[in-house]
Amino acid sequence: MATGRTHRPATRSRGIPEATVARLPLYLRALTALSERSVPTVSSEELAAAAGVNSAKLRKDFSYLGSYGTRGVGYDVEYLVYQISRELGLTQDWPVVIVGIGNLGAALANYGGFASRGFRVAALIDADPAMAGKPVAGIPVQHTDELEKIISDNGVSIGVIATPAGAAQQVCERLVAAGVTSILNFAPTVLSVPDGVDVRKVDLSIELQILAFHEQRKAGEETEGEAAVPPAAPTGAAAAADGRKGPDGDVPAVMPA
Amino acid sequence: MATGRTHRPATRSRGIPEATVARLPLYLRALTALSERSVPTVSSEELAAAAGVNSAKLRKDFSYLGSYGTRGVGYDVEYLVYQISRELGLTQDWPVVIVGIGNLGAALANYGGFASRGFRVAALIDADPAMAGKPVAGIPVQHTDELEKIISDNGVSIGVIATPAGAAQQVCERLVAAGVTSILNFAPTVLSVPDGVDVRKVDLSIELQILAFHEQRKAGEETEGEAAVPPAAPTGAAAAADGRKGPDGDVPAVMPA
DNA sequence: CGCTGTGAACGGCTTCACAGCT
DNA sequence: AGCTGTGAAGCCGTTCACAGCG
Repeated sequence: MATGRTHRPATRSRGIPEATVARLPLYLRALTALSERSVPTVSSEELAAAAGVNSAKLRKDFSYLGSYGTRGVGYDVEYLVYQISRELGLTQDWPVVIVGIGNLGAALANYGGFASRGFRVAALIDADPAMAGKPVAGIPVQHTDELEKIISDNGVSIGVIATPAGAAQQVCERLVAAGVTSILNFAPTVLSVPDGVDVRKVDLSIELQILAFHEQRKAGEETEGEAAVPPAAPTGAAAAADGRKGPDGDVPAVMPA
Repeated sequence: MATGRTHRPATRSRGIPEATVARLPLYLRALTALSERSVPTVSSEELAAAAGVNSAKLRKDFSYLGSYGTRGVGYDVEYLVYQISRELGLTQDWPVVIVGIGNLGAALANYGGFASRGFRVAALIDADPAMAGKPVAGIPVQHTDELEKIISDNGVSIGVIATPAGAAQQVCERLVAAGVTSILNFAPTVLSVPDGVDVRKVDLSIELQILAFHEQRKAGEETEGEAAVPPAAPTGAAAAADGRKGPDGDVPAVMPA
């Protein structure tokens, strides 16, 4: 079947839209900050500002969780923190393993944000025998051979892949076979997983490329002209005769300056 | 203005939908792999599989760029690599600075995926004087005091923030004031930026929380039919029935172990 | 009165299915 | 015949604007 994203279109979720789920952690963070300052209640307007969204969206998001606000007043901070935590499943402890302890894996192991939210790094795993036993972030690195045992002994259902691209799919398969059903993938590859397994990917270079796209447009906005550069001649058989379309004919050359 | 996300709903882009832009890097990667294997052409079906999307989506995405395929044949790999690279602005060199050289910043500096795609790490910046001069990934770390000079000397328009959350907003403001107009933020904070500045955020703990949400639902699914929650949001009347709204101890700890 | 909760309108993205070119 | 390119339909998420409750 397909690769990458494993949403769940079939299983009638429970009514909470994916887009809303993705914002709950944001609200939770803002609420936690308020909680630490002992603020008792917030209005949707204030909380929305703190979370960087607009208030209508926030109210609609919360409406999927239930009626947790008080009209004329706002939301009770502590109560909402609890409800969102519960909804996200953060009232329980999630053991995670990190596979691939290079620069990035080590950074992840050291990242404080995990531990603070119910995630516990149960093990660090690397294929390099020389790494075995070496402590990273206070946790000894274990060899890949132990992967299956570690997963099952610790009841791990969430795995983080921080290996090179070439190793990722194989690691993924071993994780899944051992019982992992959620994967956070930092390797720049598309992972194939069976149904029922969720994959989220974080790809640093993709993010930069998206920024570059917008950046380019900004730059072009003032100057713009940007001729259609002659492409590196298609080596393919079919395209031999140049007659390419590109910024001719039906293509809307450039934006309205 | 608002915070966080700085799309651009106003500026009549150039017709390429944001969702499409976000996938172009994915296609580019798949195409690059094909190119390295000297594959001359691909069909939308094959390429879509390699990129982990469906073929109709891919064809529609490409249609925004122009008519780059050949009916009955497919797409010329080399040609498409060039076109997408150009569209993304990767035919030029983008100097970036990384601010905050902790574990994560160092990992980013070492990350090969940047250099390979037209991004050049122009400088590493950290607030810790003890770091100054120390080479990370072969590049000497410079002190924050130099930030403005570095940005302007190198014509940097893209900045990466990998500082602790507390420092991020201030660093952001200095970057923007110095001329940076695109920011990739790894700090777990909502950044406020003026119009015209793009921010993308990568938040590790948010990704895990989203996975935890789905993971929790999976667990509840097998255990039983899960509490009979109304599929849609409860209306005012229904809310009264399950007596929520009590910040005091009577909160029902649903959650099948 | 103030602020939440939400139906309804809107806009963007995805999917379908087939016309049209090679 | 094969595969791209695209109108049209459907779906999902966002925004609006106001009813409803405290």
